[in-house]
Amino acid sequence: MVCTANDLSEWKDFPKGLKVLLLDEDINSADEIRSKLEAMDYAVATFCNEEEALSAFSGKPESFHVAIVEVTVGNGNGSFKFLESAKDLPIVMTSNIDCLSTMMKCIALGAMEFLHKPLSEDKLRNIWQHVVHKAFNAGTATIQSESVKSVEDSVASKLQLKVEIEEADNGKSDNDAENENNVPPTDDNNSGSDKYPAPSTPQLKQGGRLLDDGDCQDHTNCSTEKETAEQEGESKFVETSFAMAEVSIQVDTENISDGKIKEEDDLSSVTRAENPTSHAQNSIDNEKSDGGVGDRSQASSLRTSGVTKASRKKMKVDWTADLHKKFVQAVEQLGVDQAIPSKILELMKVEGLTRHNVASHLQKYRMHKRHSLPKSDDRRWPQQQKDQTKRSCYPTHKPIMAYPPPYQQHSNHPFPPNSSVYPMWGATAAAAAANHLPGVQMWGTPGYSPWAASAAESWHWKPYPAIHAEAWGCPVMPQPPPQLLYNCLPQNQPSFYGATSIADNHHCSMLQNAFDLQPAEEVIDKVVREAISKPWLPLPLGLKPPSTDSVLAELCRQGISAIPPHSINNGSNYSS
DNA sequence: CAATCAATAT
DNA sequence: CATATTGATT
Repeated sequence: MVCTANDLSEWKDFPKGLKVLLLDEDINSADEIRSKLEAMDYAVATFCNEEEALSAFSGKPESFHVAIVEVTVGNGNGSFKFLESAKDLPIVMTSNIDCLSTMMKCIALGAMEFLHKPLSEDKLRNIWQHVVHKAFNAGTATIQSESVKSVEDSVASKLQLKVEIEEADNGKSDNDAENENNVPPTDDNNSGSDKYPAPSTPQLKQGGRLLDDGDCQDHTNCSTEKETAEQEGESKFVETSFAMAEVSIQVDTENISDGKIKEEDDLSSVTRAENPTSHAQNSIDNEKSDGGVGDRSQASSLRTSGVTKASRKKMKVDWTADLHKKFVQAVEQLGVDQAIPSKILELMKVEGLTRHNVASHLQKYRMHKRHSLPKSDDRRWPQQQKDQTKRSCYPTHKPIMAYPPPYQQHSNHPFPPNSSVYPMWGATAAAAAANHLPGVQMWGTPGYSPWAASAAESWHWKPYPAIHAEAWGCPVMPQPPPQLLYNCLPQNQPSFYGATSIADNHHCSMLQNAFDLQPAEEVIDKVVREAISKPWLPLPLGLKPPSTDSVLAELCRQGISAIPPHSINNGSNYSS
């Protein structure tokens, strides 16, 4: 109990000042080690015999955060005595001898790791990790709530960089063994991996879904390829910097624990099975209750987990519903035509996500979009909307959370605050977020259907299992006239495609001549975009209620181009 | 350097 | 086949 999670959280420049108890009978060795430790700002208390060390520790346990104890053939028992006596202290064993059984014994007795002499700076630098682990494993038992989690996050984030650094070069020296894999199973990461919280349960959030690969994928500050970051670097651990959720340490040969590990490359499952701390997946953080803007988004779920592969591959970004939601929000906020990867990335505020990831996703997003609205236009994503009324009035300054305060209070939202509507390509979620308003439904104003496009673009997203189909439907849809509505947009259309086909093949088939609609649609579209990008403004033009026009426009987007004049009015729904 | 588009990999 | 990453272009 030398150090608690909270202590760590308040430890400014964490590793610095770490109090190290050094027990080494070899004066020279002790000296050498001590000077190295001190060079990295650790506070070292050196002892040459275990008795002293023990009494010092028992006398003032709080004076030490971690111990480095030498074990030699001769003093073996003595060292073990210390090891056994100072259970509370994370202990690193070190020795000249290279005896597997001795190593194992140490580990078995609770040593955090076993390092061979000589102890390089790199090896020594790592010892703080044990303190962290110990701290978390001890204290979290009861709490485990977010408080701890956040602490963990913050600490981990601070450390991340360093870890990366050391990881980068730890391949060189002999065996670093598993630096920290032997963490007791106590760590209960609420099985975050598969657990996704119901949208309504804010606090659970995603637990931690860690992306499989475990390393940081965003190498903005990793030293992987360039050792530039070499410097202690704790100076830079701003939010943006603590990229991934997961500190990885690990040498290629990590069989020590039990042969089973051998994950060839990234079988997350393996990892999970074997290692207690595992969290096979790494997720880019997801903020659950993000009311939209101004959140303290971050809180990535991270956890220093042991296992990771040395392979520096880039992790695969898993565009979860949440992520996508953020993405869409960002896009919408920026305004479709101004949504570029870098900006989106910023808005999303998701650490670990790279611009490329976003770009890629954007590409897909656009693709889908145009796929779904082949007809009416391509001006949706104009490269450079040359003239066309660009909504240039405002923006330049980052739209980010630019929601002027009082911009509406449609107090009456049909939907409960948490009506979880899951992300889809449409603006839906975005709108909700953009609105800050609780529900998903924005603009209660009947008739305004900003999301004309939304339905059309809904794209099936792999929803979390917990999400039911309805969620994918068109809850977001404005309330179009009943008749038409259910002609073409059944309450539960699971996906856009589905809807389309239905529409195409049946009911709506009768619709024809959409020509005259084109213009209307365009206008609508434009307005919608404006509204989206500047939610705080009064709704642009009085988009008339979802008059047939808008509905038709919507239909058009969905590929239903033909709409017989009559059918519009008459309620005769079904087939022919 | 960043955005897009095209190709390739999973 | 869909989605994500890598690579090539501009």
